[in-house]
Amino acid sequence: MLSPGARPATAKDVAELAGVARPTVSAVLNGAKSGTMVSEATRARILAAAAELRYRPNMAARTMKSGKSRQVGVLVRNNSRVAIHELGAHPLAYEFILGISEGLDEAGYMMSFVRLSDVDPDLHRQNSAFQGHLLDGIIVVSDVPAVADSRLETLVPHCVWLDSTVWHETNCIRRDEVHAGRLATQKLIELGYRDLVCLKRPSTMPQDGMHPHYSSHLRWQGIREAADAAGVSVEECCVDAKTTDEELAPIVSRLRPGTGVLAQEYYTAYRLTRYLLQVGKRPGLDFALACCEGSFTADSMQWNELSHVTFDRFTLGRKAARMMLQLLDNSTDPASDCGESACPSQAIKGEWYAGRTTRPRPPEE
Amino acid sequence: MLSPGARPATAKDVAELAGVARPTVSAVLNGAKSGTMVSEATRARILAAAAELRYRPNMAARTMKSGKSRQVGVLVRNNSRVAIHELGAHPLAYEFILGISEGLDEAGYMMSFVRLSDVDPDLHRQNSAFQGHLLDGIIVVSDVPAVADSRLETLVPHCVWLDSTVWHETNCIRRDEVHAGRLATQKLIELGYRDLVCLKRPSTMPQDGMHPHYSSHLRWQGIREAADAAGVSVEECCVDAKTTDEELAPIVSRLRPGTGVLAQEYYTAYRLTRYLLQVGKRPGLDFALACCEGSFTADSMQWNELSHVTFDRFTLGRKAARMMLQLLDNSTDPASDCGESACPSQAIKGEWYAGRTTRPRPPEE
DNA sequence: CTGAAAGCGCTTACAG
DNA sequence: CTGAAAGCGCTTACAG
Repeated sequence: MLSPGARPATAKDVAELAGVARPTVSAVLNGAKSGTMVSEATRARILAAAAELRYRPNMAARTMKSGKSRQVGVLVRNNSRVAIHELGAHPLAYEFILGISEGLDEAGYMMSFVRLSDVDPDLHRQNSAFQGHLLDGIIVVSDVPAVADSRLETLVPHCVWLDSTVWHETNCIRRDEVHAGRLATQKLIELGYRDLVCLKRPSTMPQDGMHPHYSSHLRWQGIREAADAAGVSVEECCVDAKTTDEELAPIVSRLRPGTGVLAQEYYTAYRLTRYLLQVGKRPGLDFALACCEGSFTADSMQWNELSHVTFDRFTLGRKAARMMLQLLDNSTDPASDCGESACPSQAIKGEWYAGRTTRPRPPEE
Repeated sequence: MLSPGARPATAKDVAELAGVARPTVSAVLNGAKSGTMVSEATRARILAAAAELRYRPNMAARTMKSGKSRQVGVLVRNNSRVAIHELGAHPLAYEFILGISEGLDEAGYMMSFVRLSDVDPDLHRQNSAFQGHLLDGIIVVSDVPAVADSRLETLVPHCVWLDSTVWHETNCIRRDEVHAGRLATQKLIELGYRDLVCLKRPSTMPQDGMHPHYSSHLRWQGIREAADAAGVSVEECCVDAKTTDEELAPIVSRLRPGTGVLAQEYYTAYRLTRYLLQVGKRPGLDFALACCEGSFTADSMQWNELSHVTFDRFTLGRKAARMMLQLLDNSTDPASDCGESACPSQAIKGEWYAGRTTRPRPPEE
C-alpha cells in the first residue's frame, strides 16, 4: 500500500515545488540535452523537486500523447494443460520468453504476456491486449493456430515470428532444423557409426487447425542429406511420448555397441532413456545416442550427458526482441514511415554439444 | 501493418457515424444495462457503427481516467543464466506464470512480465513497469532479493507473494513443505521401508542477498516428524547438481532393496538417476525412491515413473491471481478503501503421486 | 433520453 | 530562457 492519502506526485506538483511551469519540467525530465534551453539552476531545482516527491511520470498519459506504449506482447498458445504435454511446447517457450524479456528490457520496453486459446482463436474478442491498442508490437512464440496469423497483423502494428511454422521473407526467426539434423548425423558418422537408427515422431498431422510442425520434417531432411553424403542408410522408428515399453522393447534390443541412435526430439531421447532405466542398458556404452535438439535448461539442470545439437533459445529470444525494436525504430523514423518496416528473416544454426552418450565407436568384436 | 493511412477509430468517430454525442457512445459500450437511459434504436445504431469502424477503446486513455490499468505484473528474479541453473527456479516459475495468466485473463486483466536483477535490485530505476504507475498490483513469484520486498509495497498498490520465503499473515501463498516431507516419508514407511536415506542439499546459505530457501528446511522437518512418529531413523546425505559421480558412488552402493531414498528436491532425484544410468541400478527395483516435489511438466513429459509429492503450480498460480483480483476488488469498494485490503495467506498441501519407483518393500532374503 | 463541459497527466508547438 | 494553451481519447458528473 502506498502511504495513506498519498496521491502519487504529478508533473504539476514538481513544477510548483520547483517554482516553474509544467512544460519546463517535461523538458528537463525528457532528456533535453543539458545546457540548452533551461538554465542549470532551474534544471537542478527541478531534479531536486522530482526526487523529493518521488515523481514517476504516468505512463498511461505518456502513451496517450505519443501513441506508443513502449509495451510489446509475447503471444503463446493458450496452454490448456493437455496441449502443453502433448506438444511439449511448454518449458521451452519460457526460454524464448526470458530472452525476449531481456532484449526488451534493455531498451526500456515492457513485455506483456498474451495467451491465445486454441479453442476460440478470436483474438479480437478474447484478449484485452488486442482491444486496447496497448501493444506497439507482438512477438509470436512457436506456433499459434493458423487462423490467428492472418488476423494478427490487422490488430497490432508490428509482428515478429519466433520459432514458428510461419516463415516469410521478413520478420521471422527460427532454428535451422535441416542443419541440426545434418550436424547430429555427421557427428555420429565421424565417430565411426554406420548403423544408424532415427527415432522420429509418427507422421505429424495437423491438429486443431495448427500447421503441422515443421521441425520434424526438416530435421529428417538434414539427417538424410548427411547420411546420403556418407553412403550410410538410416533406419526409421516411430517413437513419441505415448510409445509403450512393449513397443520400445524390440527397438532397444536391436541396439548394439556399433549402433548410432538419432533422436529427433528431446523428449524422444527421454522416453527412450526411461525405458533404458528399466532394462539396465546404458546410452554411450551399449550404443551411441545423439539428439537433434536440447535447450540449455535441460542441458545443465537435468541431463548434461546427452550429446545433442543445442540451440540457445535465450539468445534466439533476444534476437527476436532486437528485431522488434528495429521495426519500432523504423516506423518512428519519418523517412520510412509508410508501414513498410521489415527486417530480413534469420535461420539460426545450432551447435554440437558433445556429451557422454556419443563415444568413438568401439572396434568390432 | 494496419491498412495504410488507417488511424484507429475513436469514440468520436463512432459517435459521428451513429449521429450521437460522445458520452452516449461511452454509456452504451460500457455495459450500461440495456433498456435504461439509451433508446434501443440509438443503442443499435451505436453498436453497428462501432462494429463497422472496428472500434476498440483506447486503454491508455481509459487508464488515465480511471487510475486503473487492469494490468498486473509478475515479478521474477532476473534470470541471469547462471542463476537459473544453480537455483533451479527456472522452468518451474513458468508453471506459476501460466496459472497466474489464466486467472488474470478470466477477469480481463493483462499480465506483464517484470524481471528483477540480482545485481542491481533497485526497482525504482531499473524497471519502467515501476516507474509508470502502470501496474495495479504485482505478484512476486518465488524469491526475489530481500532488498526488494520492502520497497515493493511503496511502488505498487498491491502485492501477492507466491512460493516465496516472504511469509506474512496475509497476501501470501506457498506450498506446505512440512506436509510434503511428511507425506513422502509416510508413504515409504507404509510400504515397509525402514532403512531411510534422505538426499538433501548441502546446508543452504544465503546468496546474493537472498533469503535462504525455506523449502529444504521445512521438508526436512516434515521428514523428521514422520520418521520419529514411526520410530525410524533417517540417514542424511548431501547431494546437489554439482555432486560428482565419485561422490555419489558410495551413496549408491549402499542402497539395497530394502532402502527407501527420499529426495528432497526434484533435481536431486534427477542427478541420482543420471548416475544410475551409468551403473545400471534401477530405482523401484533395486531400491525405492520418493521425491518431495515434482511439477506437472516433469511428471507427464519426462519422468512419470518417479513417485513424488506433487504440487500443481498451475493451480497455485491461479490462486495467486484470484487473491490479487480480490485485493483489487476490495480497494475499489469504497467501503474499505483505506488501503487496508488483505487476504489471509494460504499454505497448499501437495498430493502423493505413486509412480513406479516405490513398490512394496520386498521381503528380506 | 441526449449533449456540452471538464478533467485525468502529459507533451508539443507556440508566444512572450 | 520560461509560461499559457491546446490536445491525446476517454469518462463522469451535470444540464438540458
